[in-house]
Amino acid sequence: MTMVANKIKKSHINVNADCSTCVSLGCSVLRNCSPECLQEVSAAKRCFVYVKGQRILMEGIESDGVYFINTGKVKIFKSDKDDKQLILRFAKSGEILGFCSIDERKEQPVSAVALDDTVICYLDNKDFMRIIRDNPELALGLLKFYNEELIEVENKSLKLARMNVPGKVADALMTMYDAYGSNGKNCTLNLMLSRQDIANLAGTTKEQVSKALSEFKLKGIVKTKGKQIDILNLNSLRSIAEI
Amino acid sequence: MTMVANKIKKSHINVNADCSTCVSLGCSVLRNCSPECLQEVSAAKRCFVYVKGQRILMEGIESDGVYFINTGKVKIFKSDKDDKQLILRFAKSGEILGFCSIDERKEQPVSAVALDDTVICYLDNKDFMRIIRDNPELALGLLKFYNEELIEVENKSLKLARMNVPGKVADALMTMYDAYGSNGKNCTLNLMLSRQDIANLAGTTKEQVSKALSEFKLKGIVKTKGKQIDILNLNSLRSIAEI
DNA sequence: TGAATAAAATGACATTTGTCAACTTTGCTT
DNA sequence: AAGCAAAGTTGACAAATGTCATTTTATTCA
Repeated sequence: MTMVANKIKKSHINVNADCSTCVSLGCSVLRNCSPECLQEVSAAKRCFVYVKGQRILMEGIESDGVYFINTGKVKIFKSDKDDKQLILRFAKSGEILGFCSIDERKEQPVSAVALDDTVICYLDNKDFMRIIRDNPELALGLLKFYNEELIEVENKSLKLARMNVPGKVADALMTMYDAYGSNGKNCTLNLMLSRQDIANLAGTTKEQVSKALSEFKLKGIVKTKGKQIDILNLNSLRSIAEI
Repeated sequence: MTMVANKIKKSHINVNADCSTCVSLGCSVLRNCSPECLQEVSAAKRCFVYVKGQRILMEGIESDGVYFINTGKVKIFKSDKDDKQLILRFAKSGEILGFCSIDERKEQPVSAVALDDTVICYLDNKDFMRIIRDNPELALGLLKFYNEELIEVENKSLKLARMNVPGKVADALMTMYDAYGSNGKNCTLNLMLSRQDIANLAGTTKEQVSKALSEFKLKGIVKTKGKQIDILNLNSLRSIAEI
C-alpha cells in the first residue's frame, strides 16, 4: 500500500453495473433473489474502494445504509472504554455489513475496518428496506445469515468464558483459517494480522499470543515468519481449540 | 413444586385455542402477523407444561419444531466438555425457542431448561416453515428478533472478554433484572438463581459470585437472603457493569 | 419444630493471566 | 545497504481468578 493510496477516501468507482453477474453474488444473501430484485439493487447501489486500515462502520454511530463486500477483507469488532478491541468476526466477499434494523434508525452495534484494500457496494437504507419488503426471499436469506451469525457468536461467548489462553489463541488461528483460507502446501494463512489483532480476536494480550505461538512452534503445530503464519498440524490445532 | 409435579412429562394441555387472544401475543414475533396467519398457528400448535428444571431443548440434538413460551421462565445456555454451562440469555412470555434454520434440519446450538413451571406452545417445523413462507411479515419479525439477539450476544462477548469478575457479576444481576424485572419497593429480583447459575451467567465460579455479592452488600448496593436478591442501588450496579 | 441435607460464605492457597521492561527481529526509508 | 522505527519475543513479577477446605446459613422433609 502506498502513501497515495492511503489518502484516497471513498473514491466512487463503477465495479459492475449489473449485480446479477457479480463475482460475489454466489456467496451473498442476495443469491436467491429474483432477477427483478437484483435489478433494483443494481440501480440503487454505488461502489467505493476502502483502503487497508480505513474505517467502514463506527460503533455507536448511525449508518445511512448497508454495505456489501465485493472483494477484500474486513474485521468487525467492538471496543471497551479503554479502546481495547474484541474482534467478533471477519467479513468477506458477498457479505453484508451495517444492517442492524429493518424498521428503525439505530446506532451501529459494531465497528468495521478494511484489512486489505476492499471494494464495497453501498445501498441507502430506504432503498434496501424497500427491496427487503418487496422480496420475501431476501428477508429469508437475511434471516438465515443472521441466525448463523448468532450461532457463531454464541460459540465464541462460550470460548471466551471457559477456555484458557492457549485454547483461545488456537481458536483464533482456526477462525483466521476458516475466514480466508490458506495458501500453498505449507498452509500459509491468507490473513496476516498483528499480534495485537490476534489478541483482540482471542480475547487476550499480545504478549500471551507471542507465548502461545512460541509454544505451538515448539510442538511443531505452526511456523511463523513475521506476520505470516503457517499451520503445520491443523488437527492438533483444532484439538487445542476444542471446547 | 411437588414431587408429583416433577414427574409430569409433556402433559398436553389446552391453554388457549385461539392465538389471536393469547396473553403473550403482544411480546411475540407473531404480533404483526395477519389474522389468517394466527389462525394457521392456532390450528397447528399444541401446548405443554414443562415443570421447573425440565429440559426443553438439548444442545446437539435436532428439534422437530419450535416452541413459544406462553408463561414461565427459561434459561438458554451452552455447555463445554466438562459440562460447565454458560447461560446466554433468558426467554420469557412470547419468545420463540428452537428456531435455528429455515431450510435445513440442524442440531440445536443451545440447551433450554425451565426455571419455573412453564407453559409452552409447540409447532412442528414443517408447519412453521410453511407459515413463515406464506407470511412475509413473520419473516421480518424473526429477522428483527434475531438481529437484536445477535447484538445482545455480541455485547456479552465483549463483557466476557474484557470485564473483571465484579463487573461480570454486576452485569449478571442487571441481566436478571432486565429479563424478569423486580418486585416491591425493595426491588427484589423476580428471578431466583443459585450462586452456581449466577456464575454460569457471569462466566465465573460460584465462590467468586459469593465474594462479589459480599462486596456489593458492604457497599449497600444489594441485599441478599438466600436466593432472594434486592437491588438497593441500581445506578451503582449499572456503573459497575459498564464497559 | 428440628434434624438432616444442601447451598452459600469465607479464607488460604495455587494457578493463570496480565503487565512491564529489556532485548531481538522485522521491515521501511533514505 | 544502513539506520531507524515499529513490532515481536521473552522473562520477571504483580494482580486477578480459580480451587479447595471449613464454617456458616438456608432449606427440606419427617
